[in-house]
Amino acid sequence: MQKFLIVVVGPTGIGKTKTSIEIAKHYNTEIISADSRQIFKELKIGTATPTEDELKEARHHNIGSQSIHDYYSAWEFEQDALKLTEELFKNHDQLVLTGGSMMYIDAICKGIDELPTIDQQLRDDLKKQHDTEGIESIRRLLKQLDPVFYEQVDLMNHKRVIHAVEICLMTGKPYSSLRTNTIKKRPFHIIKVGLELAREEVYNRINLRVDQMIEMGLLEEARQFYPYKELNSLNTVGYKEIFAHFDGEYDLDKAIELIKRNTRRYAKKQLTWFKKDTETKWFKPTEFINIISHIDGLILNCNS
RNA sequence: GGUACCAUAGCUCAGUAGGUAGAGCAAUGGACUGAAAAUCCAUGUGUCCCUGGUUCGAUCCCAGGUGGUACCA
Repeated sequence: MQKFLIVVVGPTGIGKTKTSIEIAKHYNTEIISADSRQIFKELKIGTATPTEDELKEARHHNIGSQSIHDYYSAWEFEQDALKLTEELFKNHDQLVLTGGSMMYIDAICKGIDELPTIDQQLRDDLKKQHDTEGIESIRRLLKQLDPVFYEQVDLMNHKRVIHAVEICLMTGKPYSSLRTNTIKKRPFHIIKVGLELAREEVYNRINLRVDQMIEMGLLEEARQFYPYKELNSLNTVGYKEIFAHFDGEYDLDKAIELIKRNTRRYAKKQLTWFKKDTETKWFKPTEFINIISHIDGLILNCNS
């Protein structure tokens, strides 16, 4: 029997949770979340984690499975999620993968290259060098260590430049020589479904949802984690703006406005990324019947 | 009802000694291989309220209208 991973993508707030639960129920299967923030058990309100009721409707994986204090990245996600599919495909022919984290989706569908995890000391050292001596000194290092990648990289993007240097120093090889540019073969078919609405409608839903988060107690939730605001897991829309508000940078209204704006920008960025993938078939979140018939059509096609 | 001031980008406003205009914010387009809700790049979108007049030419000057604000009744 052929196996199918049904991937549900779309901008934040469009209703991926609801739709993926419906799909999971229809195929009597389970859901793997590809969300780089819902994966942290502490972050609930600000990440719009599925509710208790929703979690009961269909079994979810990778939600709340990590702590904000853990190191976690797309690489860990690829490993974890692949293991999960292996396990779950024993009892299911279809699985649902859903989430808004673009790179996490790609990590499963296409795979990312095997590279060492960066030593924390090295990371700290390079960051310090960047902060004190400037990006130019890191660029010079990269030019020396990996002239090929130096030509390709966005030199304005310090994270990319630093990371490339990190890899070179960790492996003793040029980063570019480790980039295989290949798509990993997976033991299952991938069906991609995108959810979309008119831009204005997406934005309205986001604005509304942010107000709801505030009502639900986002401030109190954020206050709990304020001491850890430097953690990468908390460099997250909805929290960082409130931390800045706690720091006295601006009032609460301004913070809420910024959360809305930054969430809108995030949604726009997701659309840019997801729209590039021509394999994705797009639907409105309400077109459940069409979504199922599209998926069924592809499954039938593969099985015959 | 009268007087004064205002009307320019989605918003707040600047400006043109008359030659069809520009800032901030918002917005839009894009990049992306272990921080990805991260990080980075690019872009001005316009009946200059309406109708006449003066002028080679009006968003700008003049008249009237409309709408807004303030003050006086």
